[in-house]
Amino acid sequence: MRYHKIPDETVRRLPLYWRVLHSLSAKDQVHMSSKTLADIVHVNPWQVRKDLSYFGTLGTPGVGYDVKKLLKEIGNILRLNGTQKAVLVGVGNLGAALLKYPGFESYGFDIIAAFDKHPRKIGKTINNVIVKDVSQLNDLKGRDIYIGIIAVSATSAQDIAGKLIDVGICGILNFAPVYLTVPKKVTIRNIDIALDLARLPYYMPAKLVGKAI
Amino acid sequence: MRYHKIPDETVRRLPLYWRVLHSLSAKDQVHMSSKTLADIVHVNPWQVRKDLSYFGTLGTPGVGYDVKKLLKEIGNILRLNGTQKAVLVGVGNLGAALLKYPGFESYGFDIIAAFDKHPRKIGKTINNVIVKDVSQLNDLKGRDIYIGIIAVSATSAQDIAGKLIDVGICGILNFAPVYLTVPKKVTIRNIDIALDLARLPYYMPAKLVGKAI
DNA sequence: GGGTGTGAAGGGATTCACAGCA
DNA sequence: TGCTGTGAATCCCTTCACACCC
Repeated sequence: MRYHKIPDETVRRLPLYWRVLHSLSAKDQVHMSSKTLADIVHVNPWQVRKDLSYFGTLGTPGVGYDVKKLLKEIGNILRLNGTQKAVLVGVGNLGAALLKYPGFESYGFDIIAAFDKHPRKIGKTINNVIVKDVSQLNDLKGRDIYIGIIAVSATSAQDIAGKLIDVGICGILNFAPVYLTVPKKVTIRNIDIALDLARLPYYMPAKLVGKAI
Repeated sequence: MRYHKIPDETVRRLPLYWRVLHSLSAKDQVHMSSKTLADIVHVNPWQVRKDLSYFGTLGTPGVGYDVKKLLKEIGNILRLNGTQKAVLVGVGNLGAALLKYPGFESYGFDIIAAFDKHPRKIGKTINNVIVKDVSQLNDLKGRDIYIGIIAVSATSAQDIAGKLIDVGICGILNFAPVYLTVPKKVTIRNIDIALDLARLPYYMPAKLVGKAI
């Protein structure tokens, strides 16, 4: 079962594994069992082994996995080895926070350009990135940037997505609460912060919730 | 099949439906078919019908669903009717953006308190909320606040989670990239922004990605 | 005709159990 | 003995097909 169809759920967990391996590697740990990894990310050991088995024989029975080797392997699968350039559109409250967010860098992402349509935002420098007018999005063409982050309003998001695709972007992280229609070759990943909050009360004890102020 | 076990995936979609119904209701639309709703949130009509059927007979054959009635019904299920008070801990870049985030309000959430440990943050007023020192978290006791949002660093998150649970919080939206260990009665929902970005390259055309700068 | 509700079929991911190797 | 790799079983969710109702 080598490199057949990889379950999406497996792909979802790989970045978790990658991050743990990255930190273990930094601590010069050489070997690690599926149980160790599983305990840290809170899944079952056989889940880890099954996930990794899709990509070939990566471990050694009786010993475990070679941390550095596995880190590199998962990095290759996810294409996280080497820096990825990204561009951000929408430097409002959320967008500005994303520009400063340290988590992206830990996976090798580098936001090298930012755009907004509001004159009072344009020209500002945030985290070493100068905010430009959205009309200058065209300048990105041919600069080997394939990842875009959308942090504009729901009403502008579709328009911005189109513009990003025009300049060659084929992977979009979308924070706007709206479904984006894009060509098949473009991958969208949506993060809708409020949606996750909205289903929290459902899982909480009934008596506590819903007491209006 | 009435009120048996509701699939988690169904619960995940309900807030989507709720938001659409909310906006249709504001436009005074009276009826709506499963297809209309399905097209907007981009799922199949039978998926919508199956989801709703878990909660009883909500529609009328030949007509569709009564928008206002369905809105109220889903609101009851998710417990979104009435305002929910919430508290935020960690007023860094991300936390400050969350304090100003308009999306929470549209689901009836109201962040009524914010805390940070850095003296230069304490005392600031953001979006009408005064930032207090984390040591004052105890003041929340008995104030009918059950939802907490954690936007602190990975190293502090577990500690903050414990403190929130001590003052009665039983639902936590966690933005820190770490697994939180909590009592069974407490519900955690994790949002790890970088994780979603990290699996974007996997789904993108291989040739484009990984060209180091 | 138009549209809902639902048992049954189908598909995908998790879990199990164990063979096999260091 | 310790730990991986993996077919088989199980579970959960999606999809289908159609009975039934306005």
